Amino acid sequence: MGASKVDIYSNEINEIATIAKVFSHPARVAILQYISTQEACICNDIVDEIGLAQATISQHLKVINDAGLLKGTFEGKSLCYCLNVDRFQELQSLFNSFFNKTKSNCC
Amino acid sequence: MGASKVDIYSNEINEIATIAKVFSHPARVAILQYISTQEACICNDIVDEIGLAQATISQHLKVINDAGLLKGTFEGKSLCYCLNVDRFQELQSLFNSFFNKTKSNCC
DNA sequence: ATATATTATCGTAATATTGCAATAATACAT
DNA sequence: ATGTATTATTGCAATATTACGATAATATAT
Repeated sequence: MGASKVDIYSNEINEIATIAKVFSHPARVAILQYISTQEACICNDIVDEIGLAQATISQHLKVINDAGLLKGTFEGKSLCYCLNVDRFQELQSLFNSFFNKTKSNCC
Repeated sequence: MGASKVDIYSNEINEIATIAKVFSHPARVAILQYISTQEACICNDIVDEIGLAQATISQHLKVINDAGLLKGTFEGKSLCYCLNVDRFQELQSLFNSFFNKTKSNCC
């Protein structure tokens, strides 16, 4: 096969896995980190910053966006790829909930 | 292609991605969660608990183990797959560091 | 309207992941 | 030693992911 059997797990478990998948590629981690450090939130600079083709960056941005982590604003003239900090915080909380719950008891 | 360009990223970024990959499959999330709830840390029950073949579970366990998250003990007669809580805590901390650093400033 | 710059999408190739059956390896009994 | 139970490994097949070039779509100028 090759397809994950998503239907045999609980929603909570699938949610954690889906969140983790966003961060499971270094390009996406790098993009998120880079976006956060840019005050001006410049766009195509991501392509220059990271050594990947524009099409590839765009693909990764789509994954990040599908997770609700982008907040594009068009204030003034500059197109802006922003980190949706609220959503980012939400994912962190979900992850921490899983970790805290899981590490409770064993051996 | 299809291979991730690991060499163009910092160690820190690759580390986050590697950690996230462990949690990016629901079977592994389910295994970790299940292990943590079992006081007796039973082994092959994971196969019964989750609806996957033994070979598949073994593969996922290998990924989890490679991340340092398993701590097998053989106290008495019962083989035991335990969660390495210390390592688990360590991964949580690394993840939180990334999140906290990243969400600092933007727009 | 035409050019320029930026981003998204499509098509394609290469590699990775997931899953299982079959089989090997290991441990623990009798 | 032989059988039984448990886990790991091997060898596939199917699907997913990653990456890029080419091209379309969109916006912003001149």
